[in-house]
Parts: sequence; structure tokens; C-alpha cells
Amino acid sequence: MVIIDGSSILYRSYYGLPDLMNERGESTGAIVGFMNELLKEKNENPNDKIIVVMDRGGGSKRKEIYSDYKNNRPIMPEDLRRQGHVIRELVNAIGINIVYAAEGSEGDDAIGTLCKNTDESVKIVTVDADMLQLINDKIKVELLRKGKRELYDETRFENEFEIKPSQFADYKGLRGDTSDNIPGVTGIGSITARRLIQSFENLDGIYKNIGLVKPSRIREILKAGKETAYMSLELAKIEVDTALDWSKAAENETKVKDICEREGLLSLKVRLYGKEESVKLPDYEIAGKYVYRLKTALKAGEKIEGKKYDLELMAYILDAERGVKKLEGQLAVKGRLIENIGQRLESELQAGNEMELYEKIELPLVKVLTDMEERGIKINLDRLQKENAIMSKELVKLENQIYEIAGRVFNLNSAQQLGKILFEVMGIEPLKRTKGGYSTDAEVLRQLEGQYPIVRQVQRYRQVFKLKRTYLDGLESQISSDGRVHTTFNQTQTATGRLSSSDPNLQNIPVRTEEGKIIRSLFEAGEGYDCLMSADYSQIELRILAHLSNDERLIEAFKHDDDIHRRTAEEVFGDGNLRNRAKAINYGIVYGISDYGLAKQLDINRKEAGEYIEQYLTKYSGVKNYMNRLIEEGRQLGYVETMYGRRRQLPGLESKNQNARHLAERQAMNSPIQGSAADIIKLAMLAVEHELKCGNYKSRILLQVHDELVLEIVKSEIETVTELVRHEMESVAQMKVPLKVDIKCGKNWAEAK
DNA sequence: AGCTTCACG
DNA sequence: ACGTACGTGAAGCTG
Repeated sequence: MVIIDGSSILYRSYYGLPDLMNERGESTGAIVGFMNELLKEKNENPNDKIIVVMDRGGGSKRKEIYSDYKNNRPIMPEDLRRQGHVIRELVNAIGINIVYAAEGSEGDDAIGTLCKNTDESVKIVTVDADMLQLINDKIKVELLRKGKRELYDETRFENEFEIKPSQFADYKGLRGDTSDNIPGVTGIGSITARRLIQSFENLDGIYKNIGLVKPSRIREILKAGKETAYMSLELAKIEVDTALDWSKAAENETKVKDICEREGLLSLKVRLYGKEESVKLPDYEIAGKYVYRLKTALKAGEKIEGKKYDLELMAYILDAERGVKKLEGQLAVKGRLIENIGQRLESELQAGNEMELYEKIELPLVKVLTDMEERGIKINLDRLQKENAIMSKELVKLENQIYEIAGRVFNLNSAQQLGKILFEVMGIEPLKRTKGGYSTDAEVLRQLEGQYPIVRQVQRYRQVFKLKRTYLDGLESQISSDGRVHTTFNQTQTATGRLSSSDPNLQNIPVRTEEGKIIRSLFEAGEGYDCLMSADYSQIELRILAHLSNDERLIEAFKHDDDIHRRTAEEVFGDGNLRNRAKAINYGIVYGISDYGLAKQLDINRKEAGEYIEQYLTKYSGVKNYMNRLIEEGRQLGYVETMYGRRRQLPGLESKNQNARHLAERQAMNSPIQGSAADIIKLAMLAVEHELKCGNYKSRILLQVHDELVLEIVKSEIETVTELVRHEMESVAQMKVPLKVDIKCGKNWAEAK
């Protein structure tokens, strides 16, 4: 028999999981979290009898004993209560019985009673460690901890707590429990409580032998706290003879499906009954004044006349993170009412003043991206294959050396196996853990590299393997018959308005290491062209920060074209030589800074990082005000926006979950900056492409890498195109600080940097 | 499919 | 006490 402690799982799901909402704006996260746990149990042990125990939500008798019992808990929020009701409906409808505790009792007591009245072996699934007191030879407790389940039987409990499960309530009588607001004896913590229980069995034992308790200080504390101790025991003790109220299941598939649809629980429905037949979405579609996926239509050779509204782009502008998925859902379920959906999207764009962003930036960009994708970029296959052979040899050598040192052969690409070798077989001290075991990431290896020769070999192996598999093998497999690779620029993928690149991703080609540069040098000017040009915005995000925040110091610095990081070092540390630290702070500010993140980046403690941030924000008070304003306005409006009115919806700013809320706050600070930079380079692409075309130049844009454009250039045009590109990129936005562009040409991409 | 790692801005 | 720097995509492993 499996008993699910429904109340505790409901609360944990509500407070612990990300907020989900249905179309009516009602939260559903607790339902989803609860049902996931329940179904996990049901699927893993299909033959077990499952009972869910819930509270009725009335007052607890324990309140009469101690009026402050659980007084630290906020009253049940209305949207949690609502979700509780939905869960009750669902649980019964999928065929699982619910047991309610009688008036005045709590779920815990109902579980205790169920356990007492059965001869079967029982597993209790709960979040609440209080349940551990019920453990005996037939009863086990599974605690849900950080996404993991920990099964406790008598042996494990006794090993960890060094007392018996039956002594747990007495132990809490002494030590108390802050989560339930059980006081315990003031002055007794978990260590003393455990020692006393080990020596005297229980509270009765302690107080019968109070004269034997040492030291005398503890004795006096116990004497003074006797009443509270017994009261706390009474509060912590789970009852086993309460009345039970059964709500019998009536399995009803139709009802479950109806509830899922009514509550917007589509993934739950799929999980229970599989995917329903849905209309397969076309690659693209043209329907009347509208079009679905314009770029795909153009690449398929469709001649598109006049202005068209692209549903996908419109949905993306309205809600970058959810809009496209929502659109796909509508198209699939309702079956291609493209013009209706299009009209609705159009009026939503109008209503939000977002039509200009669509018409002036995103729509015209489609043609530019289409052309860039079709142009592709040349890869030197000969040199690629030579480099590949060199790296292959080095990998074989490294592998053998590592197996030699480890004393055995294993799969070097398995982080799990590598972790076992390093931290178990070789006995190296593990520094960090992951869900599945030991972390072996670059940060860990860096800390160990000085002490263990094998670690350096592993670092080198990782580096070379990555370059070979992802970039050499990966790129080679993507070269088309024209000798070039043709990426896809995804225009509706990112939350901030940036493009992304895939199949292959040409926005993450290595550059930072020497070997990385070799990879980058394989990208060359093709037939009929003489060099590649790289034109990149210098510190565009910090310039945007200066503009948007209106911070005097930052604006002055950029007007003078100062070395901005050195300048920050002077302001924050009074020492321009601490430029690298200042650089980390500047980037941190753009990312939505936290003391934790900065501390990790600079390898300093959190307090120190906090002081740096405070000092920065004091000096750059315009930035401080701006960041506070972003969060405040974001909370009020539900979104933040860029210089060109691109919005990012941030419901997380209102989340009850602290982590989710803090994440949303950092996103509120970062998105307008990252997104404005994306807007600006998109405008620049339009301007450069337009000018090149109008001037009948042969040179052309091939790639965009967030703050950089890569062009293919003919020799005779180098000077004019350099000036054209610089002029267009720098003058595309009128700002309180100048935009600055660095341009370089070379016979390959590495030389152009 | 989810996790871990690592390449880029 | 908790757990976090922002935004991506690709690869291999694991279950």
C-alpha cells in the first residue's frame, strides 16, 4: 500500500515550482506538480494500492493545545485552495481513493491511523520529515527532496538520526520544529536533544531521572522547560486513532479529459492518454492579405508580392517565449484558420504599439536573412581534413595516456565514469556535485590541475574532442555541394529578440583559444571574392546601458571614448589597474548583477562582491535608479521593453517562488539591454544590405553574430564598403553616446578579427 | 528526453 | 538556509 501525503506535496508544489497559468490566468503549477508526483508513483508501481490523504482545511485540535501552532504559516492563498479542489476531482476521476482526516485532525493523523489499521506493508510518500516517526518493520517513508526521492526504513533512519523512529516525537519535544512553530525547550538543539534521548529513551525517562542529567546547566534548562517539552511532544506526536472520511474513486476517463481541458492541463492529458490526432503543421502556408513562416516560403521559391503578415513573426513579437508555441497549438487544433488568427494577431500588435517593430524591423529582415542563408559561407575542406587528422592523432595519444594513469580503460566522454575514476578510484577530493554524482566540469578541473597530472590530460582531451567533434566533424557534415555551409537564422527563437543560428550554429565558432582560431580560419572568402570582413560593435551593451539609464558618468566616459573598464576600475577601486575586475562588474551589471554571481566570477567571497556592487551603484547612481525602475515598472506592467518597443513578458516578477522571482528580476535588468542591441544590429543589417544593393556592390553580408556582421568582400570594394558599413552601423540609432564599430578584413575569419 | 559539458555573444 | 550571474545550440551519455 502506498499512502501519498497529499497536503504536503500540494504545498511544496505550490511554493516550490515555477508558476504555470492557464488561458484564464489561473495558476496551475501546484496541480501539475502534484499530479506529476502521483503519476510517477502510479507508473513505477502499477500494482500497488495507492491512497491519497488530504486535509479538509479546517482548524487543528493542536491549536487548542498551543494557539501559536503553525502560526508561522500564511493563511491558505485562494489560488492554492482552488488548485486543491481541482486535484481532488482529478484524483478520484483517475481511480484513486482519497482519505480525509476528521474535523480537527490533520492529514498526518489520518496517515497514522491508516498505518495502524492495516496489516499490509506501507510506503508513505511525503515532503514532511515528521512522518518518519511512523517507521517500523512494515512501514517505510519516502521523502521528496530536491526532485529526488529518499526511502527511509528503520535501518536508514537509525543510521542517520541515531535514535529510533518511535523516539522522533520526543526528540522534537525537546528540539522543537520551526517549520510547524513547535517551540521545544529553549536552549536545547538537535545535538543535545539526541544525546538526551539516547541516554534516557524519552521525555518520561529524562524527567524521571532528571537528577542524573549533566551538565547542571542542561538540567536546569530542562526543569524550566518541562511543560513546554510535554506540550511540544503532544504537538509533534501523530495520532493513530482519528476518524477517517473516505472519498471513493469513480474512474472516469471522459471526466479527466474534461477537467484537463477546462484547466488547461494539456501536458497532463497527453501524459495520461497520449497525443491526440492533430493537424500536422505545414512548413509554410500562404493564405490571402497573411503567410505562415515567410522565410520558409521564400526559400521554397514562392514569389511573394506586396506586404504580407507573417503569423509566426507576429506571435513572436507579442510573446517571445510562448507566442510561437501558442500559435502552433491554435493552428494544429483549430485547423488552419490562418486569416482569423492573423487578424487577431494584427490587432493585438496594434493595441500594444508593436506594429512598427514588426513593419520596420522584423518583416523586412526576413528577406535579408533569406539571402544570407542562401549565400552560405565557404569552408576550406582540405585544411579542415588536415586539422581533423592532426586532432584525431592527438586524441588517441591522450586517451591512452589517461587510461595508463587511471590504470584502466573507461569511457572518457562519460562525465559519470570519469567522476568515478577521479574521485573514487584515484581518491581525489571532489569539489562539487551534480544531480547524478560528481561534477567534472571545467571549473572543477581547473582547481585540480596543479595537483594531479591526469587532470591536465583530461582538460586537453576535452578541449580537443570538443573542437574535433562539434566543429570539424560537425561542419564537414554540413558542407553543401557548393563547398559552403548554409546556416538557418532563427528569427523567433530567443526571449530577448536576438537571432539564433542552427544546423550548423555559426554563432558559436571558437575564437578564444589558439586551436579555436584554427577552426575559425577555415571560414574563407569564396569564389569571386577576396576577403572576409568582420565589423563588430564595440561594447554595444554598455553603451546602451549608458543611453537607457541616462547615467552621467557612463555617458561622459563614452563621449570621451575612454577605456570603459579602466574608468570603472578607477571609480570603484580608485585604481585603474584593476581593469579586469571592473570588466567583470560591468558585465555583471548588464546581466542583472547578484553578489553570488560576481563572487563566483571573480573567485572572491560574497560579502566582498556585495561591496563592489554597492560601490559601483553609488558611483553610477543613474544605473542604480534605472535598474530599480525596470523591476518596478516590469512588475506593474508585466513586461519590460527595448529602445524600439520590443517587449519581454515577465510574469515571474510576481512569483511566490523566490528563485523564480530573482531570475525574473535579473531578466528585467538584462533584457532591455540585450534586446536593444539586437534591435540595433537588425536595423544595421537592413541599412547595410540596402546600401550595398542600391550601390550595386558585389560585396555582401554572410553572417550575424549578435554584435558582429561578417561580409564577403571583393578587393576593389574594400575601402568603400568599409566606410559604408561603418557609417551605416554607427548611425543607425541616435543615442546619447556614440556607437563605435571595429572593422577588419582578412583572407579568412580568424584574420578578420 | 533530460542531464552535463562547453562553444559563442 | 536557500540558490542565482544574461542569452543561445550541439554533442555525448544515460535510462
